[in-house]
Amino acid sequence: MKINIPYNLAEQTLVKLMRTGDRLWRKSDEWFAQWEITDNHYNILRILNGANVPLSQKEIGERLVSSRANITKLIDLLEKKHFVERLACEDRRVKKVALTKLGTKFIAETKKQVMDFAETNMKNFSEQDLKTLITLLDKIEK
Amino acid sequence: MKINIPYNLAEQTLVKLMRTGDRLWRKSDEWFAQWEITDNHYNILRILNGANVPLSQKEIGERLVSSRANITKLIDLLEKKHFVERLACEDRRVKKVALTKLGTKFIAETKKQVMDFAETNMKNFSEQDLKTLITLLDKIEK
DNA sequence: AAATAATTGTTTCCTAGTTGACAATTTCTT
DNA sequence: AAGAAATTGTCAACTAGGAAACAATTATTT
Repeated sequence: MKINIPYNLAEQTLVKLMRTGDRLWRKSDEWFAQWEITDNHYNILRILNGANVPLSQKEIGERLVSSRANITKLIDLLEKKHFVERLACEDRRVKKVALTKLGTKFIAETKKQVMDFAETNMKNFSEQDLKTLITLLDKIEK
Repeated sequence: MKINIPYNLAEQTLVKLMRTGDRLWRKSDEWFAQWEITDNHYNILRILNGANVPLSQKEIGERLVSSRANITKLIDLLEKKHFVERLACEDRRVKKVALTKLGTKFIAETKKQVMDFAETNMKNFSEQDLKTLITLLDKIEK
């Protein structure tokens, strides 16, 4: 019979964290499919709504941690759904992306559902638990 | 000036968790590329090593949370690298996957590096922090 | 001012993963 | 025992995302 030295606690934690994140991404994407968008599309709308001002695709990419190439694709879809529009800029390399009326309305109408979705997933957490989790996540090496 | 009602704490935590997980997957995959495998390939080897006995692709899939189709592909590569072999079974629908000598050697030789990688990522964590994080992750709704 | 660098978004090609149909086999029904 | 249903792995077609080359533009150097 073979004996395996177990991986250290740091490794076990890391694996668990990655798996949990993966599971949440799947669940989240599945859920956003009801509006025929992915979690990432929604996050762009959220970012634009939070900023309250049009942002360039570069700026969006920085906040989303996604490649420039992929931002182009994500915005293509959002534009096709008339949730955002690309604005010509003074710097003609740049295209600022703005929420349309429809996009703003969409965010306003779905916000509660999004929060409920989160509440459901985190329903076993006290407020202190949530704060602790955030603090711990911040400790992970960038 | 528009006012945006902020998302609730649960939502903020969920987003942070997903982003952190995503970042770690990327970092991990990048790191495993030194052996021309992905994190998921390594996880299969780890699972087989931990089980100490050949597992069917179905069983591996359950522990990895990956589709059957993808397990086939992952194992194709591991077999090409001679890290595992597919064994014929009594139930002839099933193929059990076994670590080869080379695969076992690979795990043994890289285990320390894998743990070091984890230690580095979690270097700001006390042992208590790690345990707390695991406890919190377990609270998330499956 | 002209030439060179850097920046921004897009396009093309590639990879990892999913879903759904399929073949082979085994299990369940009757 | 025969037929229907379920299981296991594979294949084909598709999707989301990344990397690198590219075009257009702007900034920097000389």
